[in-house]
Amino acid sequence: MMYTIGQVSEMFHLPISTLRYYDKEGLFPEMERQSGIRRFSEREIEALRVIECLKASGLEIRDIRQFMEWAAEGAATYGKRKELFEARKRAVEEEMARLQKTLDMLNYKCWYYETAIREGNEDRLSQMIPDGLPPEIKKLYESGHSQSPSATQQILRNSGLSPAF
Amino acid sequence: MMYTIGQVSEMFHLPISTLRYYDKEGLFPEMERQSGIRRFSEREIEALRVIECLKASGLEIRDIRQFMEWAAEGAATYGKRKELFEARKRAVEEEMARLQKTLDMLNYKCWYYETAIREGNEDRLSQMIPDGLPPEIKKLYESGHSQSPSATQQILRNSGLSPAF
DNA sequence: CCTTGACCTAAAGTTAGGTTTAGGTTTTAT
DNA sequence: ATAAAACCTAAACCTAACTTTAGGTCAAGG
Repeated sequence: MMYTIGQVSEMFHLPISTLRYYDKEGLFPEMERQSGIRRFSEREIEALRVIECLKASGLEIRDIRQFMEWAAEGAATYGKRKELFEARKRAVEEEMARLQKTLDMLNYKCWYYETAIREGNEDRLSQMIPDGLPPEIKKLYESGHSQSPSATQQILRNSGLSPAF
Repeated sequence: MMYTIGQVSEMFHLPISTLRYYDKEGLFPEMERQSGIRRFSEREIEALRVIECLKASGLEIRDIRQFMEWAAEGAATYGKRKELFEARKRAVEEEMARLQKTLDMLNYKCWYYETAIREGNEDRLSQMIPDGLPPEIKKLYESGHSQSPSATQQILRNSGLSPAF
């Protein structure tokens, strides 16, 4: 079964211009043409699924091209291809851990504003931070605030009236 | 406690140019200066933590500026600020779900290449897809392949020799 | 005093990942 | 046979988020 660029565009909800761009970047190294017109086979359809997966994993277009070139070389590159997928797995796992910390921070902030709205101001809140926070909330606060600076932790912990948005 | 731009740069492992860029974009609307030199207070340090959180959640700089302007307006904007954090929470949860599907696909591909390497070719694999796959692997395959096209599912399921990378 | 290191601005440059435009060819339906 | 719809290319354009550059100011130590 073969598809035109317009059919593939509808199948994947991708603009035709994007498919042409991917082709120009070498993401379909084996695609056929018929009097100049692209013919997407099942190989290219599965390639597109892999492209979306690798893109979602944070891989850049030029590295996806490299993968597609390996795939075109056949069985000799199984090892390289497997290592690539394993590296992307690690990258995605790291990204998910980062997002979990972000989510902890966001949950903390939601609690913070619920409280601020209930009380009409942040006065009591700013005195609770961080050791007077309810245990559940304190966990979120610490997870969310552990992302970047370590040097400042000590300074800010005991500074009393830290502004907190 | 006040910090210079160089100190903040080290604390957050951010280039000085980035801090100046954030300031130019209005992310520190209340920052003070002393004869032209920026003075970061604890307010700006906490602002930076929030900036990193909102950025990690996928928010653009201009919307972060909006948030910082709301914060500068005081208690009247608690509601807006809470709604922003709730919206970002939803966005991050969706992103994590998307990454989980990506991870399923990557795990499937890792299994695929382990098998291809063990067997020396993809012949048996391409006949297993999708109904002859081991149940655990089939789950990953279906999760990973449910991301984009729905129209193609039926077509590809029964096409026999689909190439699979 | 004077030099050195840290700070400042405005403006131009960079990068990734597309999208748009202009002009032309091919296929499909009447 | 012809007109509309769908395809093609090359090249210019776009956006976000920075980074670099060029030229200047400020503060501390010798």
